[in-house]
Amino acid sequence: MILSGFACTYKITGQGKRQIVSFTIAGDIPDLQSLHLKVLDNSVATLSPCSVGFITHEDLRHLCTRFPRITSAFWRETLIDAAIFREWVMNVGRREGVSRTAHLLCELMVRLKAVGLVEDHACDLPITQVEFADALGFTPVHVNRVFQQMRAEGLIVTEGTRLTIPDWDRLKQVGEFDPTYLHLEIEQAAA
Amino acid sequence: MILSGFACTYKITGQGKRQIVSFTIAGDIPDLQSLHLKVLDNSVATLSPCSVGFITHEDLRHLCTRFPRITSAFWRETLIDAAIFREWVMNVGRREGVSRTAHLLCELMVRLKAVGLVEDHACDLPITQVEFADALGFTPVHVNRVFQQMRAEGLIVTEGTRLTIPDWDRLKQVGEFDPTYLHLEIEQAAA
DNA sequence: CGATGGCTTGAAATCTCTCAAAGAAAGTGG
DNA sequence: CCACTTTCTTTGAGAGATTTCAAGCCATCG
Repeated sequence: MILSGFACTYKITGQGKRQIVSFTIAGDIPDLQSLHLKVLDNSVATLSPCSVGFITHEDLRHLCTRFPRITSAFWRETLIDAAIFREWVMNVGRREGVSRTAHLLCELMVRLKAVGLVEDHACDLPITQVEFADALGFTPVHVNRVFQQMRAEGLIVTEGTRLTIPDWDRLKQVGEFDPTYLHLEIEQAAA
Repeated sequence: MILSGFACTYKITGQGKRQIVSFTIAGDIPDLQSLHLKVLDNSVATLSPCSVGFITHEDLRHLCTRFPRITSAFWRETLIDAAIFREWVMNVGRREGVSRTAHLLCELMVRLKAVGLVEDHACDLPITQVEFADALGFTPVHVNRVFQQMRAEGLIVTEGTRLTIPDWDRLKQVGEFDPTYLHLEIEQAAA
């Protein structure tokens, strides 16, 4: 479990290209699936210094058998991960440049907000353009150009790793972002 | 649960573009996630005449509480779905034309083989080029051209809805296909 | 037999990539 | 605190992949 910091899970194609398939932030358990899937089909990497906690499968199984509602809670977590993957398939498959990027930024903002890491429409996002490229299915060069365009259009403001969203509604609209798929208990009105 | 026939789950972007996020075949439960996720975040459609079975959430919950191993089995199913989504993100994000298409065809062949729907490296695939396009993140026109190229290269043979793979190893290689992510119990050597 | 859905074609427009290099920024060691 | 290295960002121009638009073909079906 990630206690603080940013990590990601990724896969590598036969040609050595990397695809980040999820970003994991505080509170996430990036490898919960290993409880029931014996063979690893993706890798985990940190994107910033992280503090992490480890829970043995044994302990998890114990918890689950003694408290069935815990099972449901964990299961639900993995189902939400799957819902996010589905959304990523759509994002990568059907949106281009600015829209695709805006969508990802919206998702990150909402998830970060849910764990208290957003203040004044801004957050610390220690993700490089190369990493965004690997998550969005672009080249780093293209991400750079997309970011420039988004800055020019006033969609984002960046200072180092700090990201500020001047107009949340507009970013949401550009990214066609609907947070339903995140299945948050408390509805996130705005970041 | 799909008993026979082909279905898919999909999402629609704000601009009305469709992205198929999974194909479901005999034995699949396309909406198992609804057991723990109250809000629907994708749609299901049939691609061919299907016979389907319905299981109420109540019955499922009953089964799960009485037989914890059933819980694990269902949970595992949803985790495999998630693993497939991850692979799709990579496929759509990092592979192009022929390779992306080959990968999808490999996945379908292996999954169909697992339920006995492949004979002599061939299967019935009632999926139109428009639907392939929506699954691969291409336009129908491009899928058509990719198919033509694959036919010309002897990677696939099509007669109506029947798909034959003349050289499985080559298709696998072109699609960089490694079935690990499908987490099949019995390893599928070849389709 | 006309209608419909699916497949195929061509040419031009777009988006995104590649390659190659230079400019910032950040971390390291003295 | 400065030089030095490394990592990250930015630029330009040409190439490549994919889309768009628009039309024609083919099979199937009522």
